[in-house]
Amino acid sequence: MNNKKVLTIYDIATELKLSPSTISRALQDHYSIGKKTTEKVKGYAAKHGYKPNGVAASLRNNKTKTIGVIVPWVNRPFISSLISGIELGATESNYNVIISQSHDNYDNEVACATSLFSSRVEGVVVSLSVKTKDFSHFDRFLNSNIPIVFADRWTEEIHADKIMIDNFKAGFTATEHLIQQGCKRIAHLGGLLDQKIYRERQLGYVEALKQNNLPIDERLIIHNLLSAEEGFKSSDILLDMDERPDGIFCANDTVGVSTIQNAKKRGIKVPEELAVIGFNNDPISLIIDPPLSTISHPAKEMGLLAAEQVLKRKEGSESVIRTETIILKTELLARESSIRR
Amino acid sequence: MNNKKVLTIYDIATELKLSPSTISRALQDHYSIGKKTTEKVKGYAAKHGYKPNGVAASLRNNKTKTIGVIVPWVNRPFISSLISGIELGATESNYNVIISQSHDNYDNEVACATSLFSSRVEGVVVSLSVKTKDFSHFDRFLNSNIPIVFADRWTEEIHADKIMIDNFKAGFTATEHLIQQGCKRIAHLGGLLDQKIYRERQLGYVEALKQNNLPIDERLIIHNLLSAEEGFKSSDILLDMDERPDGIFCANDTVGVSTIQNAKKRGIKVPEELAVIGFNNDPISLIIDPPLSTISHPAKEMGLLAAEQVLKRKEGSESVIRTETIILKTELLARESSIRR
DNA sequence: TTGTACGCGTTATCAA
DNA sequence: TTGATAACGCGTACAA
Repeated sequence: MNNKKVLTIYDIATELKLSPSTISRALQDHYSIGKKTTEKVKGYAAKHGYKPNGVAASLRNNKTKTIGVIVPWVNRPFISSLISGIELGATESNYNVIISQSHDNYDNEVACATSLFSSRVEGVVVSLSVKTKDFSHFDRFLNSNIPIVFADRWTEEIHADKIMIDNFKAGFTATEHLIQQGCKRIAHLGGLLDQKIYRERQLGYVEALKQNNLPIDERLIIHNLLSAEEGFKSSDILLDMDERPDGIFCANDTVGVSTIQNAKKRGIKVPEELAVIGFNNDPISLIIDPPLSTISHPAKEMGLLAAEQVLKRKEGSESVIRTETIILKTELLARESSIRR
Repeated sequence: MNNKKVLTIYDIATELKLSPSTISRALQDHYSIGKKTTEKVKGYAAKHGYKPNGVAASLRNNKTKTIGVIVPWVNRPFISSLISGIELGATESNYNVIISQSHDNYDNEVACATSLFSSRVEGVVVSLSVKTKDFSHFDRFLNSNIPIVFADRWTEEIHADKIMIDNFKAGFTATEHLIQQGCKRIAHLGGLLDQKIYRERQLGYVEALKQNNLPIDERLIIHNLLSAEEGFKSSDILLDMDERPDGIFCANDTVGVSTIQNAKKRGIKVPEELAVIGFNNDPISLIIDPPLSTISHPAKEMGLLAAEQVLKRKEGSESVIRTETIILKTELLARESSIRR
């Protein structure tokens, strides 16, 4: 068993007959240390494989150079891209990223927050668990001046920066697009209304109908967890109706794809008999035949901005805390699944 | 600006007229502390929102309770599931996960290793960058008894645990399946041979041809980065041939899907005129029409096992270092894209 | 230009 | 059952 103790600046100091502080400074190119000494120290360090202990430095500096991330799941297209962006932004400033999953569960989310706080992350990026209604587990960050940035799934109840898209507008745009394509009876497969983003998408849908003098039929609005399975179940209900919809606005692409598959299985023609639009622009939206119209969702940019926002906040030490809300642009990606004319 | 200093055990000690060590022990339910005292301390801590400083504990204990992860990219289906599994396994043992991306770039990979070592992670899970040929940046971990576990993409040059699938066998199985479906002229769209896994898949392909007395035609073997774009380009070459293949074994599903799309665009019938099989069982494989045959790749299990393996290694302190190689089962998922009879 | 001494917050050892 | 003290490795004010 290898019990080689890791080399520290003390060891180097002893060996080089210098003081630890000189070593510490030399390694950081401190101006006060002579060039010769600096080189000698660095040379020795390199040769003997000195590796700084970040933990000790963190404790001393009260800076961990780490950003914490709390997301519902990591293995979803949108979120893995979000994380990729966060990692990118963090790395640019030499920050590390600790990720944790809430599995869309409140208790887990609290545990994640506790753990990240214990790790003394310097900031957190959060995408809320779907049913979180109490937010006091985030107070500890605010109380310690650790910036929180919400990405995508957010809440108004915490005074923190938010990066999001305009879900209302996107829902409106998607629905209006279906109307423009001649749909008269448009359904909505939405997410659980616990989450603001799904409420907003639905409100946009409703508003588009209203503005176009189309009736709002509660039976045409179904909420679920937006998984493929639930997409099938919910589209079953819609497609089984005597008077079935001629257009469906789905709150994500997973459900949009399921809907198309379900329609195809039943011999319902997409888009002629049923126009479908999804949300997110996941890879699958381009694989399904016909390609699924959708709303672009700039996940990676969102992650990048979130990381940058966290780091920017750290700088600030004003007496007034003002929060920023960054709204990223989305685009309607009209593809075959909804284009009728 | 909120300059509230964070509560420490010293503060509690002063307040409660006890010693810091008593506070520390009480908070950990140490047997030597009286029940009354313990409760008093915990009560005070809870009431005043004491939050332990994990950094200090890490320094003192020489244990960070953190696993580092180095992967080429996080936003790919296989890898995001791998990470999900790692996170799961880590959380079970109260470990955190720091992720870093190499972007399939050697220099980045070295930087990731340096950073993780500085963070004093207690173990690392690595999926190698595609072109890494020098592995000395991992030596620091071995020298400090920090376990390395390779997941999926590995090397023989480092004496460490590996979790993988049998790529040779999988390649063999996939190819044999095409042969059984009556294919006579089978191509291979493979990954860069720098990576062992792609070499193995190709070897399996070659062996299957050999065993079935089919000729090996070098022109039918193309290597690329396995992106959708490259999949199109490479399948263009194959489908443009005078004597074009009647079956293609693709080294991932991205390329498999591109191949199907390309064939459909050209009016080539899948699977009748061209049977296609991919690799990984990504979500897209079930979305494309016809559904893409593929090889299952248990990403999440792999991640879970990797985390568990890291934690298991930490325990061991034997004088002999033996490494384990864990091979996960894959399955042939024969779907429409390759079933001809 | 270099060295001394202390503190970051926690825990383990030893003593009381 | 509790307390005093040292130590983890580093960085920095202050002294030399």
